[in-house]
Amino acid sequence: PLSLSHSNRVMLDSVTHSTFLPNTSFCDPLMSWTDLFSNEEYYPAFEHQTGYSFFTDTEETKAAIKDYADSNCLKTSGIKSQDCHSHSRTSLQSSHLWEFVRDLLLSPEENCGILEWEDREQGIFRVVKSEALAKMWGQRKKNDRMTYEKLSRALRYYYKTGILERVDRRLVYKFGKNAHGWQEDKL
DNA sequence: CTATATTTTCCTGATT
DNA sequence: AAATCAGGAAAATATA
Repeated sequence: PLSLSHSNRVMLDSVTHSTFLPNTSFCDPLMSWTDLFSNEEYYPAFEHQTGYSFFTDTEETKAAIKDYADSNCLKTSGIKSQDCHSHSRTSLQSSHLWEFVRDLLLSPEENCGILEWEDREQGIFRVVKSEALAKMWGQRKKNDRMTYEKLSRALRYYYKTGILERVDRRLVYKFGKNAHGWQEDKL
């Protein structure tokens, strides 16, 4: 799975000289956390390090690490701090963008704080990490050029079809009449 | 191959 | 200033 754009990977590689697997994703939407941890092949090499102290301490480096960590649902405090459970696994195989967003919203372990309910009853949600969302969507579509700008254009088209309704707050969307499968009781 | 739906890409301009 | 929002236009992709 591709988890970084080319430019980001170049930036990271130029800065780390580390031995972690370049193509490893820690929050692969197609793979659960249990899979990740039970499979040594996907167990990241730098996980065994005590943090990121082997990186140099420039602002650029920090930004690169943050970007990488965000896109992979990691915190600099360590992967183990993530409270990721293996239950209610969803594969996030949804073919359409709105279904992908919906399923991400419905699966906390893959979500990792990228999306957040604003009003569960009304189906209002907020995009917390726009870049990470775009990367995940790009990963799903095997398109490393995906950006939030382009993703949001696609979301805006949903206003016409009633899949989404407009909410006049930045990064906030609402499921419309033609969106299904997001309601709590209807699960 | 045709047609349609769903993005993706790009763009200009407005808003926060 | 940098992100985000609004849509138009057109290319790309997938599927029936």
